Amino acid sequence: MARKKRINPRKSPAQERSRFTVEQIIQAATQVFAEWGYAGATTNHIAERAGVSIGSLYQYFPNKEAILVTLAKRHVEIAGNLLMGLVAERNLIETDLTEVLRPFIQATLELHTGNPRLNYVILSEAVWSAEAMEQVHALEDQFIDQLALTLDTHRQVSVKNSRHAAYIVVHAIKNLAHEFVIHPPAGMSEEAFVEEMVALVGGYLNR
Amino acid sequence: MARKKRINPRKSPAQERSRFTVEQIIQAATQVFAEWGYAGATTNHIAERAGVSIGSLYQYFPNKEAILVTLAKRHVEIAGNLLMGLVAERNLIETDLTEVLRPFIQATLELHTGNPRLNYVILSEAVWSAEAMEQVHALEDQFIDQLALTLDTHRQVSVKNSRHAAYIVVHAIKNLAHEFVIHPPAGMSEEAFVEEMVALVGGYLNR
Amino acid sequence: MARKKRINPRKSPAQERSRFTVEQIIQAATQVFAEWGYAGATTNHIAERAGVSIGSLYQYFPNKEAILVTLAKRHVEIAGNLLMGLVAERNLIETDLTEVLRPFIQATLELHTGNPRLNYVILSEAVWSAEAMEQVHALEDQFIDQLALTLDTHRQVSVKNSRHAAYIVVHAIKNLAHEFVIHPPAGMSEEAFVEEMVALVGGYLNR
Amino acid sequence: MARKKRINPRKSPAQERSRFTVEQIIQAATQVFAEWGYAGATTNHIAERAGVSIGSLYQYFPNKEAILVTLAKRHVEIAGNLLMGLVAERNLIETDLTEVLRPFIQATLELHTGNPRLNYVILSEAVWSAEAMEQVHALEDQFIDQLALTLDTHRQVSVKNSRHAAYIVVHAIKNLAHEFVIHPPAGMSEEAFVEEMVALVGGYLNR
DNA sequence: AATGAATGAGGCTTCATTCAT
DNA sequence: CATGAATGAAGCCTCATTCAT
Repeated sequence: MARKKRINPRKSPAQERSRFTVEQIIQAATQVFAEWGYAGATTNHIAERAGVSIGSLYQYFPNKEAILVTLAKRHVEIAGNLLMGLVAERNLIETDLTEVLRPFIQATLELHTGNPRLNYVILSEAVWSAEAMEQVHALEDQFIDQLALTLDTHRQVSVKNSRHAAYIVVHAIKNLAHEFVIHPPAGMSEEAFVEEMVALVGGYLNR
Repeated sequence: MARKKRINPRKSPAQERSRFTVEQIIQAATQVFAEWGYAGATTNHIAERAGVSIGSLYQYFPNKEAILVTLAKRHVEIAGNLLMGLVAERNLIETDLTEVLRPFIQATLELHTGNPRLNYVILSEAVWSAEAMEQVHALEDQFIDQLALTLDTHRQVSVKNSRHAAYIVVHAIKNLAHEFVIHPPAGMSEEAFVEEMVALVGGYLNR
Repeated sequence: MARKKRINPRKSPAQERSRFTVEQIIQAATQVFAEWGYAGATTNHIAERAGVSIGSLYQYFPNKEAILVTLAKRHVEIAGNLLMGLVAERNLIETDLTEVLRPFIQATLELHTGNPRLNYVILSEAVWSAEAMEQVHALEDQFIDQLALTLDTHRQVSVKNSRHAAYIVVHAIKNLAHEFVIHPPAGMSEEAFVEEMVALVGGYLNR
Repeated sequence: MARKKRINPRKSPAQERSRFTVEQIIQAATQVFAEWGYAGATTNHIAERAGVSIGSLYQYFPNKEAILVTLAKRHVEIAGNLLMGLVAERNLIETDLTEVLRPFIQATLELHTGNPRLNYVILSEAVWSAEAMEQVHALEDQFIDQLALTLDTHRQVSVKNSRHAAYIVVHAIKNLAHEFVIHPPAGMSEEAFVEEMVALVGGYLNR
């Protein structure tokens, strides 16, 4: 009776066929959530778009939220890998801080530009359950920790508390990129926005 | 399907009694939305909490969204007035930039701390209709414009495009305060957060 | 999340109109449960038969089980009143024991004959929740207590423990009547059955 | 709609392996029905508990009901054999009636005590199809017939119609034992219950 | 014989909204 | 203006059963 809401996938697909099914569902969900928002999306719609019966959907996901959580975790992971890759692929000690920041900010912006509505849904619209949030935040925290380490090593960076700084940097970039994509301000180009962001974050790190 | 959704209050309360009713509804909605979120809140629940019949609620608000829009506009207005007041009440030319920023950021943070869940709902959870968004953004834009004017006059501020800068500043502060309140990071006090924000925005404006 | 299952009516009808609605639902449920059994009955079917929208049904009953519980309590009450009335309406001291038992057994049999399927559903098919069962059993226990008192006063009755005897008598009559109606044995008339029952219970009480 | 429901096992297991499979399913079903009730039990759950695929389950049982019917018949058979054995194993003519009844009643009670929930499910909760009922009742009738013969021979028994008496005796004992186990009355021990039953049935048979 | 992925009808229930009183 | 009973579309989800492998 007091059944706690599960948000993790119900069972992992064992056979080839079912792995395909799950992938179809995820792809369909990506589109449907982006088009209709979380509340507007229906599980039946997702199943239909996936070309799969509603029963199959519920074979792998215990409820609607679990689908979004899977999407969210996947996106956070992809984004994290992409961004950490960006940082890792150049010699930070040698590179000018601005030169590290610009591609970083651009990439973040592009991540949101790619499917802004989906990011919107993931970031804000969904009513995250406590557990789901924890899972996504754990990934985010991991990323912040890694960035903090990186900041410590850069000669141009002078901050008292690198973890605090990483927190500020990550969320400033994420949230402003999000804001920019969702409510594009009149009269500011993408390039201009990136430059302002570089100035904002660059000035903060290199005091 | 295409029936355009009204989001403005249905009629303005003319008599004393009805003004009271509307106020009751708004107060109740503030609580209920904050407690249950937008989707979780029901109009019946709001009416009940307001001590008003559901019929009366619909006498003044055409639908659920309109109630939230009313709340949102009110909150944006209150916030705007408060923050503009803060800026206006001191002689900016004379005051050190940091001394202007700190109370500004603190106030923003407090606005979110006061009723974080409601702000969360207003800012993100609600599925804003295009028109509703426009209305709220118009108020936000107004505020940004005023801030841009202020920035132009401060001697310590040196930005190429003051409207761009105002946009960045407003949204950086708003979104980071929001983030901080909603997902408080472990190991960063409110004071520390404010100082980081002052550094972030101060460094940006005073290049 | 851990919402406990309610089985009591959701709200009592205040106005005349709604009292009628509730009555319609109960009447319809009586028929539908009797015709289709508990599992086979659907709330939509009940609402339709009641000439009422499904929403109205759920305004007064939180779920399907609650409807049956209401029926069950009503039936137990009616049966209890009828049977206690039977006992009360004659001077037990004067009457021969058999003369008290026969109408009592006949009435019980008729109660089950009247709507055997509904009794079946109420008595056995429904998956009684613990709380629902308690409520119905409380009424049954009340009846047993009263019967025990009556047994104590009858001169022809000689039992060691009148409450035990009342338990045996009530359930023997109830269950055998139930059995007889649900699975009528070949070659035994209703009259014959009643006489056998009189012999069974009479012999037990008057040892 | 009118597709007649099969309730007999789909095919008899010929090979050793399949006989084992069927046995596993039956054991699992016994547990699952007892734990969850008929409606609450799912075929998938039974298959899983049996360590067998759902497909295999449907290889041997055409539907959920058929599983329960198989259980029911098995239990009626076991019970019948046990009880008839009890009657047969002593010389009835010589034995005092009470001495026959007591172990008989005790055994019936124990049969129900053993797995009360399963008996509950079998006896009442399941929505018996007409055919299924017939099958179970045929076994019950057989038993009643045998008991009637026995009653005819006992010197202490004096009943007009021994088949009627057997019907009453069997169902009185069965239903009261069932009742006692399912809704144990406060303040009556198992021993006390047996004695009351002995008095009830003994008084009836030995008028 | 066994597997288990897939199916989909249909049940229960919610809740924004209307409208007769 | 207020009331609150009534509405019903529509969503989520279950689970018995099938069938390709």
